[in-house]
Amino acid sequence: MSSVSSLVLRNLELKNPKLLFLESCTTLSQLKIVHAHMIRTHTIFDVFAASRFISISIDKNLLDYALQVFYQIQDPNLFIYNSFIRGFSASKNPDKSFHFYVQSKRNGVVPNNLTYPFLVKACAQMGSLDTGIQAHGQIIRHGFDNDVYVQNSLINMYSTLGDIEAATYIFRRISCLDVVSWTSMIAGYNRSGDVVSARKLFDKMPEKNLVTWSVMISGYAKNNFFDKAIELYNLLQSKGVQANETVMVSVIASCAHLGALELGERAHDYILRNKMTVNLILGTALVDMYARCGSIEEAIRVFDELPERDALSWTALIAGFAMHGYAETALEYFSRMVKSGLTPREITFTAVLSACSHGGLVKKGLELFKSMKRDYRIEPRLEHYGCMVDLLGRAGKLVEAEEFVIEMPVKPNAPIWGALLGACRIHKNVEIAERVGKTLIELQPEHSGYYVLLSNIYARTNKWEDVENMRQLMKERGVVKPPGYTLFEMDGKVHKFTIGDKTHPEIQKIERMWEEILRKIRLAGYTGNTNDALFDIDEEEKESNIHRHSEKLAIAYAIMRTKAHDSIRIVKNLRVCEDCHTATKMISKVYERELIVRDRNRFHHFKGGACSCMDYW
DNA sequence: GTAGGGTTAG
Repeated sequence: MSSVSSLVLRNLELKNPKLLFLESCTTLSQLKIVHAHMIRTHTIFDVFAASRFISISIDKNLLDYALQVFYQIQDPNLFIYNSFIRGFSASKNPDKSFHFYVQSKRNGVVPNNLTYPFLVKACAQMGSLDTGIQAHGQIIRHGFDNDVYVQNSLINMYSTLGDIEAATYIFRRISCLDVVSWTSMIAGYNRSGDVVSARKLFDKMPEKNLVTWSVMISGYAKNNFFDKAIELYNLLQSKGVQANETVMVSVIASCAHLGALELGERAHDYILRNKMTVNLILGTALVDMYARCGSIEEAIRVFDELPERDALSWTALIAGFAMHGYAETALEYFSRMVKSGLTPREITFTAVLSACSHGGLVKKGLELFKSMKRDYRIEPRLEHYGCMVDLLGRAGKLVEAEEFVIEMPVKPNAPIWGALLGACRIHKNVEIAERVGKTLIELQPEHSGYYVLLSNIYARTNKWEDVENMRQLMKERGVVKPPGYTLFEMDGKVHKFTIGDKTHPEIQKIERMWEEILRKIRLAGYTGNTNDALFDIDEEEKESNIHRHSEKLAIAYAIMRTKAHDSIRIVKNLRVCEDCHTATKMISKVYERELIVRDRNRFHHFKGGACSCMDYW
């Protein structure tokens, strides 16, 4: 606001104390009372009074009311237009910011430097690069392209809309870079997935604030570098800087994905010790973290204590139940959520449908799938079709599952066919598997998982020649299987094991421990199952290799390091193989321990020689 | 006036 108009407004307030009154209004009804009183007492309600009303109601996110006032005045000034451009820039209708801008120019109002940051933000929010480029053109035409606020918002706009080169170009020609310029550029690189460039800038920048740290930590987390996110958070801690809620959300989310319960608990403790508010977002992150780290009881406790809940916080818990195979509980919470008056979202259905498929509740799943569209007008997306294929396939209805895929109204993608192929593996159906496997390998020839899956099906049905053919095909095409690893957390340190790992400092002790375990479980009737060993030809070599699977090394280490009968939690990046699954069941019986294994898809609770997945995974 | 946070099938 120019100093002249603010002076006018100040004078107006002195003549009209009701305007001062407005500032203390916090609700729509209070605003309305003052408004009505002004009309009744014939108090002047000119454009300055209106500005006051509009800017206050926009600050309180009462956009509709601001619009009502807007329509009652004659010649809106720049302040009013700017308020609307700002108000709509983060709303669901960011295009209205642009409409107000166009209208202001049509009415002969000249924009100022305060107009553009929000107009640019609106373009980013709209997701329209064309509009963004138009806005940039206007900025140049009006000579604001050297205003650092405007430049910073352009960096954000371009990087949000996928044009990282344009963002970099703006950044390079800013003459007085401030902390927001650096931070926006770092956020931009992170958005484009380039965490290396982001980190380079982060290390280079002269002075960082907490937002900068937050951007870099969440950048790592969003790009699946969860260990890097934790590492950077530890660096922040070592500098003695206090984190805030926003930082902790990324930290908690990273612990969730790493399955690092101890680290997560420690972070939770830090949140409570520093008296941070466990708001909706942080609370949901905590629920998700406990569920993903295998502590579903704690997830429920945090959930129960949340001051407010939305569809996402319920969904985090429901998805947790689904992951653990507690289908009935997931459904119970789903109906409780609906009863509490919340409308389920797309992702809520993904969670309940996956609960049904893990729990083998075919009828209920089909019912929910129908109800989605009928009762909630949610058009099923690929994820939902995927759950249905899994639901039918897992239950052994392979023919129906294949028909479902062929008849679905959306073009099936690779994961849909993958779900069908997974079902063929469980039910040893080579015929459908070959058809589906070939479709998949054509669809994604670079994806190793499908070669492995098909090959494992051949191995399960003793078609060794076909196994060898798959191996050749992968070799010819240069497809590499991503290395499997298993994580085990102890005393706040995450130990990572890979197949045939020789790098762990205690590897010799671990191998001796595994030999001992093997002796004991063999006595109890375990015989090596080598079906899933893709690259091995003769039985002997196969057996020695699967006995170095990362999961087994991690379990051996965990047994070494923990007290007798303590339960053991480990996290894998791939699916658990058949032999490891059998061996772990035996270990749970022989050592009388509960083993909680999180694999790529779900949790396995091993206890007394059985697994909660009922051997379907 | 500009920068940061939760959920997503197999």
